[in-house]
Parts: sequence; structure tokens; C-alpha cells
Amino acid sequence: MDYKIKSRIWIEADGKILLGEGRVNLIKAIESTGSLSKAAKSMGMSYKKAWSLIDAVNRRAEQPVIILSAGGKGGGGATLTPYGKSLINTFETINQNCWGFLDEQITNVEQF
Amino acid sequence: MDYKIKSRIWIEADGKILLGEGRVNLIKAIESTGSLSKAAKSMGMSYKKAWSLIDAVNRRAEQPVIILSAGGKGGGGATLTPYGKSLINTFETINQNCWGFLDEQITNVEQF
DNA sequence: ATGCGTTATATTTGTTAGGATATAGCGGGG
DNA sequence: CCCCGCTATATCCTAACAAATATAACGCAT
Repeated sequence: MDYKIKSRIWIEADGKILLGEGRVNLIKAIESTGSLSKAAKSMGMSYKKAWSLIDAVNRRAEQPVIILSAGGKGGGGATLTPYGKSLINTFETINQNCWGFLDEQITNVEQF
Repeated sequence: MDYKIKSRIWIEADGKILLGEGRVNLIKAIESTGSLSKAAKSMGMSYKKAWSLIDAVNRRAEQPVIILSAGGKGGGGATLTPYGKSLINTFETINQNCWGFLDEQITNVEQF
């Protein structure tokens, strides 16, 4: 049979989710579009949900991750801070390592 | 800050969840109580939900995992098959290994 | 001033997952 | 033959979540 083993990791701060796969994807879309609303639309996500996710990330992180600004050139926009960049980098490397580790584990089990 | 990294693993069969932490816990409760309804109650879960979870597990596994029987001695009951036993064993060992691996990963990151 | 494209927030509506409840069926034992 | 405790399943109801819509505020540019 084609059993597959999957995983999901996330970072918590005082018991609440700070960063998970969905938020990381959203943040990467923000980085490439420069706008929260465009990022949300590109992912088929409502603006409201995207905003509340980013708000949660910013309030729970020890330093700002995304800077949102309304008004000004181009109407405003969203930018990823260097701290945010390093945060999602470590998240993604650990995530990849985890997948690799699980692939190893599977090969050691005849059941799969 | 007290960032913590958490993980969740599960086994899929043709794109659908076969076994995850919640189902494993339910199965273990079944094993110790000998009854699906008692197991559900002990976990504060509705019988309906417990039944549909176990039904999904049995239908997606290549061999039966839990045998349910209505009527007879004691009114019936639920028993874990040897195949099911080995399945949850491998799940739990891989899960533990994954946690240990992630703990290692954290120590290599100054951000935590 | 006015326009523009954003962020920010409230309100209303719709959808879906789960709980609660009720009832039927099963099969050995007294 | 009926009682018991369990499995099996349908129906209704509620509550949480998501979507949709509307509106305001912001600040640079023209």
C-alpha cells in the first residue's frame, strides 16, 4: 500500500501559534508582492484573514516581522523586516530537515 | 523569549488521513477499556465522532485495525488487532524520534 | 483639494463541523 | 423470551469559523 507519512511543524510563543506553514507562505507572498491585500488575493485568502494572521504574528514575535503602512507612495504596503526574514529562514530549514528525517525513518520500517 | 517548536505527524493513505495523534489516543483508550463508547466518554468525545474516526481508520487501512462487535457477551465491544497494534507502535516510535530530532535542531539555532 | 491604492475595522451573511438526542439492531445469558 | 450493554445510524440544532460587503483612515502625488 502507499502509506505516506506527513508532518507539520510550527513555532509557539507562550502557548499560542507564532509561525506555521500557512503564515510562512503568506509572508513569502507579501515579500514578493509588497502588499498584504495582493498577497491575500494571490493565495485566494480573504484580506481579513490575512490581516489577522499577520497581526497575530507581529504581536507574538519579540520583534516586528511585517511592517504595514497605510497611505503614501502607492497607497502604502507591507514589508518584511530582517528579523522576519531570518525567522522564516530558520523555520524553513528546520522544516526541510524534519521532512528528510522522516523519510529516513520510513525506510527503516517494513510496514511502508 | 520562550519560543517553542512543535510538530505533528500523521499517516496518509491515498491522500486521506489514516492515523494521527488523536486517532492513536482514541485507539489506546479503546485498547484499555475494550469498548468504543467507553473510550469516547473517557476522552470527552461524542460516540458519533469516535465511531466515524475508527470507521475511517478501518476503511483506509489495508487490514482491519479495530474490530467492532454488537451484541453478545457484555453487549459487544471493540478490540485492537495485532496489525493495529503494530501500526500504532511504529507511529509512536517515529513520533518520539521526530520530537527528539526537533529538539536537536533547536539547540543549533541561536534564535531560540 | 482631490484622487489613488493601500491598511484597518465593523457588520452581516453563509457554511460547515460537531454536539445532542432518539431509535434501531445485535447476540449471548439468565 | 426478554434483558442488557454495546454498536449503528438518522435527524435536528447550535456554535464556531469563514466569506462577503461596506466604510473609514492614511499619506503621498498631482
